[in-house]
Amino acid sequence: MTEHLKHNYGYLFEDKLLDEISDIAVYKEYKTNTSIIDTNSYITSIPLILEGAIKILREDENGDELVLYYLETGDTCAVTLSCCMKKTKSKIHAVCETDVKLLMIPKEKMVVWLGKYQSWQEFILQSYHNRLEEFIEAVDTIAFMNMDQRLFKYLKDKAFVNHNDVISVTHQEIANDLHTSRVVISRLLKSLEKKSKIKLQRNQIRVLEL
DNA sequence: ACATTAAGTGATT
DNA sequence: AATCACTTAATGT
Repeated sequence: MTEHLKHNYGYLFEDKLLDEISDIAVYKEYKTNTSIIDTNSYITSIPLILEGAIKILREDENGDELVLYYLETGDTCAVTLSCCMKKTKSKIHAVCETDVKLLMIPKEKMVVWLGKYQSWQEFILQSYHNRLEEFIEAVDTIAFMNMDQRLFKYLKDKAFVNHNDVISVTHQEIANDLHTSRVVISRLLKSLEKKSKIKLQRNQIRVLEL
């Protein structure tokens, strides 16, 4: 675990902080599609992702969802930070896009480290910045892009975080992630295939233009 | 061979 | 772009 930590965060944090992290953090592994954080749950620790990708979704009162962005190796989640600081309920839902390995840092330590280590402070601020940028990108996508553009962006993003241009999903699952209907997705996928941007198979889509 | 699930399509709003 | 109603294709048992 220490090796894993150093590999991903060694260039960011000083040795003393790395030691503290490996002393205190709780190592966890999750399988693809398991839920890490549920909407309305309370959070008491923040994650440092060692491996894999996590899909962040917004959920309405009916349980309908919409993908906002992905967290990857080397990321943490600023929403989680503010959430556990203020003891408010989570406003998002986090699901493993791939198998995930991560470290959970208890919020008490995370606060102490803010004062103790400049590298930690910078890391947290940078993370806030990254999350905001991604959030704005998500808003732009939803507000300004047509469904066909959103779909293609979704496929590219998914291929990217999975490090694989072959995506294993059903049309229905895509429809859920983009908050639309399966029929719409099937039709748009067909037209993307006609434009030679993707190749369709049952339960699989190969993205050709990355 | 049959049932189930995924995907394709025309018509309508 | 959403919904309905239906068809066709692929897959599991």
